[in-house]
Amino acid sequence: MDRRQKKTRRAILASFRALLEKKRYEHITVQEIIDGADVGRSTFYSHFETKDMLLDALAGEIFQHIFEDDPCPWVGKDGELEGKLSHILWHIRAERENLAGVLLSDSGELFMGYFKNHLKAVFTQYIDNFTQDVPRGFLIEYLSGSFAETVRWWIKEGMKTSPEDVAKYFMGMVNRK
Amino acid sequence: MDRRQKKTRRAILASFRALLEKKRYEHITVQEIIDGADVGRSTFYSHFETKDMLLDALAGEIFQHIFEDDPCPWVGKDGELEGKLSHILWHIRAERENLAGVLLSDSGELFMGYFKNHLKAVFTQYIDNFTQDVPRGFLIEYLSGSFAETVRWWIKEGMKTSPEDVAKYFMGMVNRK
DNA sequence: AATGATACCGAACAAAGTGTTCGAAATATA
DNA sequence: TATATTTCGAACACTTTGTTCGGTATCATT
Repeated sequence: MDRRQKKTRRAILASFRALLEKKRYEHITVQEIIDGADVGRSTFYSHFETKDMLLDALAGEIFQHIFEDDPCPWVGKDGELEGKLSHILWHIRAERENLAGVLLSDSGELFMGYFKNHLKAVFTQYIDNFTQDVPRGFLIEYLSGSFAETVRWWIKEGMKTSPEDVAKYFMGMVNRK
Repeated sequence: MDRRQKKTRRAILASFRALLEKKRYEHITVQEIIDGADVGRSTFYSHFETKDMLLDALAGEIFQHIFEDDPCPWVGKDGELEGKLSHILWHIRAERENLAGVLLSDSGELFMGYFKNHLKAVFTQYIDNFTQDVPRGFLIEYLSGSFAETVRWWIKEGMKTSPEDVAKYFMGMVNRK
């Protein structure tokens, strides 16, 4: 990939992210984005078909890092839900600047939607070892919603709590005795 | 209020709601709304300052009914969280057509935001009788997110489960032994 | 019914935003 | 240096927004 392309793409995404912290997504114009990125109008449209595609690209880029299965310093049992969640929380902390900007913005709910979809996939996969007396569909929606909101609380609090404690709170709520 | 005003307002809201089931909020134009409502352009703007105000009005109208404290056939202990939630669930079922249209739409996350804000107020009020070993702020976010998602699941499933069972599932998840 | 008051219509308007095109200029790669 | 690729920027047609205003329809009252 050409250096110029990478540079331009990064500039556009950065400008877009900065604008998201100031106003709602639907009120952001392409003109503002390219002004912030210092990029020509036609250049923008050669990179992104539409503003929605830019949103998808940004969300994809952020959550891709968080939900990938690469190794991380976290130690714990693999294949179990608690381990997977700790893994994810660790990645989230590594991406805190990026995530905080979008999840706490006025368009936060938009990104919560993306976030919950990723989480649903995770819970769908890991829910087997988690027998319950409630319907499976209910459980997946419940866990995705509560975990996403837990993470947003964590970020809002400035991540004072450790990822381990967050996972503990969450699992404690889910499986309290 | 004049009959004409009520009629026009209802027509606009109905048209808006119908459009929300077809496309995302930000792609809906005022032109489409007034075409669907069969109403003049200036009339629209004499009722709603902007499209965002229309969104607020719709959300307000829907959730107002759900969160009001009027009497309902549900019987249970007042002043307790479980009772309050049953009350809310009962109202939700009464408004199912309205709620399903917006919560399951492509703009669902937008309305989930409104929904969660209302829920936060409820949980903030009722959380006292609910001592936990987790931070209060965390608890409120957690419960709002999980309850909102629970309700969306309920609606998506066609509300086959009874409100009582939904409340049971939810409280069971929150306070399992 | 007649009469004010009020709400609606619809056409026209300026302003702003969208998405495209194209030749010239800048920059990468070999 | 030569060549391919990317960017620039201005111009373009088009859509959407929000306002204005004179004329018309509808309401509540007597």
